[in-house]
Amino acid sequence: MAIELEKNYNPKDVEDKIYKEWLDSGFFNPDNLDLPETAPSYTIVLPPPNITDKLHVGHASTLAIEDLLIRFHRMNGYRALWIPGTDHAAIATQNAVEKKIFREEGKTRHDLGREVFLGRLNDFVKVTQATILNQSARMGSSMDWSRLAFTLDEPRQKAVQAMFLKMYEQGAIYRGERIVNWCPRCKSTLADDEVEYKEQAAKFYTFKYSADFPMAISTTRPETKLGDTAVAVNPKDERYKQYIGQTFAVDFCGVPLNIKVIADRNVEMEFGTGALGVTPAHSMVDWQMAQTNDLPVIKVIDENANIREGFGRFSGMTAMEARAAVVADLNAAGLMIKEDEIANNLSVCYRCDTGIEPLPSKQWFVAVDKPLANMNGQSLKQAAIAAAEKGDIKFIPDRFNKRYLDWMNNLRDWCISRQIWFGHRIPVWYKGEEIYVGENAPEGSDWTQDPDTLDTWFSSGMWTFSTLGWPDNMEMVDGKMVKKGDLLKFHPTQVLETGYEILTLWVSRMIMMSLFAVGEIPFSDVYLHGMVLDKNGKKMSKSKGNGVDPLDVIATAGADALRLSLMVGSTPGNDTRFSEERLESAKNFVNKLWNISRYVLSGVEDIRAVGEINSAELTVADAWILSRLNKTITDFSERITRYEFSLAGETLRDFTLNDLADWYLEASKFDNSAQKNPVLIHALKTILKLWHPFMPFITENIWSYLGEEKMLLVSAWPIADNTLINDEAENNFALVRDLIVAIRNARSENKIEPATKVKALMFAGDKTELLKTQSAIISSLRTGLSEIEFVGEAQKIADAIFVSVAGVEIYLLGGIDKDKERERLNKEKENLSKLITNLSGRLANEEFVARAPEKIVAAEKEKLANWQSDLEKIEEKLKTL
RNA sequence: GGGCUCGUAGCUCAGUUGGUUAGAGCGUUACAUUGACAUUGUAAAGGUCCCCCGUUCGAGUCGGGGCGGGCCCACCA
Repeated sequence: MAIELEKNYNPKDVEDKIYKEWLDSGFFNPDNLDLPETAPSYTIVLPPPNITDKLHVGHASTLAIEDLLIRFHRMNGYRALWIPGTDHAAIATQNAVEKKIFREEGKTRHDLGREVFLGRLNDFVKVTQATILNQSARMGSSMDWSRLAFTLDEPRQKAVQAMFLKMYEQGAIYRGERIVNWCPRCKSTLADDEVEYKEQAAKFYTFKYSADFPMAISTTRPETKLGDTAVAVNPKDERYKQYIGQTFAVDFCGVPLNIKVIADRNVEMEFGTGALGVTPAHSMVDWQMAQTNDLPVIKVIDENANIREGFGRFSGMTAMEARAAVVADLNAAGLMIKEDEIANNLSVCYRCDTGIEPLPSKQWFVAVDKPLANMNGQSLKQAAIAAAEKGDIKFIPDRFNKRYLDWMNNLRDWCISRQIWFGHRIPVWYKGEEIYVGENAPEGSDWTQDPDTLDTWFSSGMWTFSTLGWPDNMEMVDGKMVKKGDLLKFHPTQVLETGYEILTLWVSRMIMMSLFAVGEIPFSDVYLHGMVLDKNGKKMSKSKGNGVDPLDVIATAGADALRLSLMVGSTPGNDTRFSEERLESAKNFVNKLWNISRYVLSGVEDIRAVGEINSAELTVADAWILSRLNKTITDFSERITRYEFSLAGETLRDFTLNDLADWYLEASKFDNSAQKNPVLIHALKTILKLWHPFMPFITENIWSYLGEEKMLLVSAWPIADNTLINDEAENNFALVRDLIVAIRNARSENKIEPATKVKALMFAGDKTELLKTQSAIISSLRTGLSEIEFVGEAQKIADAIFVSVAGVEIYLLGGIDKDKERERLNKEKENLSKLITNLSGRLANEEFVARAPEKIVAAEKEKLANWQSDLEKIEEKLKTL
């Protein structure tokens, strides 16, 4: 019985079965790999997708790339570990669920209460999580499911609490004040990305605080000016220079203020009056100025957007009422200079459209500039910058190195408290002014826990080591904390592969937190992929409904085709569009690989009976394909190592299609025992291995017919045999191939017909198909090139066609159209003359000859000689026509 | 406003340190093909490498300026 593959490849039938076999093998877990103790580790932690929603093809791209790296390294003998997981994505998830509950039941989270609401969240999480894990598996991801993690599961909660405590003890975490975006209607803080901007018409008032204050200021919010403590001017501004540093006591609408004039180079002289009233408590920028200039902070507005106590008759008014009252007072006192209508960008709540009130409030921070004892006196920022500058961490593509450093250099303390319920509860307890940091409340009553939770990036920043058993896998040995267990084996990880859009949000935090907690970098390479856009070049998003579910694609094209289409034609750091055309092309290729295998195996009775390659008996075609194969192995492997996945895929596709399938396989058809050809079997096995990281399912499936003991998943990566690199064979083969093409074209245009000795060999029999002709020529290579007389007596015959292939002239007989042939030759002559003129010019240039590398000059000279000889031949031929 | 990035064939994109006549996939056209192939094969047509200036013997590639997309950040007091 010959090996018989089904006529059509049907991914649906195969993929689930194969995936189960992989799972059963246990090899996704590197502990089960049969490796020497010294085998190096290769670890990737999956950027945990948000459990807000199911995966789209962007995630599929992440999975495809990481699986490629993992499979490649596993086959190369590494202890390859890929840790899967999901992210609780605090704000995003809470919002999604809140919205859903409100839509379906008309209830807010406050209606439900903290416990009930969190319960509902967990229900939601379980559902999406299951979907995500299923999607990941269907992509063929060879992740170690036994190490599955969730940023909010128990081990991670433990790690987060330990981290918070450690940072607090080292002084890397502190409590301070900061301006937050407060929605007076929702009674809630908003993250920056929850603030929306709405353009609206506004009044821009220009006035003086009091008659004796030396300058006027402008604002759209006069009521907040009750809390001004300074006026900022540009240090270069000649009008105000003299006042810088002075403090003025003024009476502003009956409220006494002390206004200091400060210099700030961000103040634009041309805008308004060039003087800016500084209200530290109610503006982000003003708060910053207050910090740098050590200004007092006066809170004017409370959490209900009303004016606080202590502001005379304004107290108790709403902000809007107070604005009108202040304006009226200013007008009455003659202090108002003008009112302009301007278009203003108002910050509003994304949920209810209410105007945001920036308010100061108590928050927890990570201090990024503070020298830390456990980091040899370096700050988090310094250590994280040094890691990139020293080259311990490399970015791919490297332009992101600059973006990372820019971000880090401008980094300010990181506010980690969030006023939401879903997430890691801040492990801090209060009793009056007392503060206790720890997992559980201390002894005694009246301790209440901080109601806030931690920024989601705090837990995901710990991802490389929290997934590897930190803090339990740290132990004290000889007075030093050292790693053990998984943490010792797999940390630092090798590569972090993620989208460039979270370079700053996530990657920078991982680096800082790993340096702090483990004392080492979290990864050495950061590979940043672009976004997968829809076919119109738009970002995929749930609201636009243009997201593509990988499962839908897999259902029609298979996971292999999806993976291939995502990896070929996209480069690191650049966005790619997901298109049907590319998918179609990938799908065709998968099918092609199937058919190649089907053909190769079709005549094989017993694969083990096919002998070894005998290098003494190689035909020119054999030598050619082996040479090409070995070059491809090296080229392909190197490109993967350099993260050039697209180029790697193209290289191998070119080999598979253009060399193996279109020529070597065609040539082999001439020989009935071709399928038993050990070279062919060897080539097939090798490309299956090479393709495996790109297309794991189909390759593993075909592999299963080959009678191998090991699964392809864990078989050894091919090593190029450089003794088989044979440029002469390649040249000879190229010559014949070009000749065949030329003959075929000539024949299809009815320019030649079987006549001469040469053609008798080429067209064995007058009605023989061209394909067979091709095979005949190639097969003749088995006995050596010399037996084909490429230059025949045809040369002397008037209406022969002249073909020049790789420097060998060939004349073919035929009833040709002389006019057309003359036209063709003239055109060629013209092109050639132009090229010769250009090149002669260049070679005549003394500077070129003197300065260009010798190799280039020599090559150019040779080229010129070839062209000139070609030209002569054409002219000769033209004479005979 | 600041930073980064992209602009190459009809479309989607490659192009490694400057060095043959700038490439691929899809699409188009021609021819061939029913024994591995939901086809496939062979070829052809199609490009002022966004524009200008510069550096260089030589620029798609390096520098400056401009135009037009995209992303991130900061925001209009």
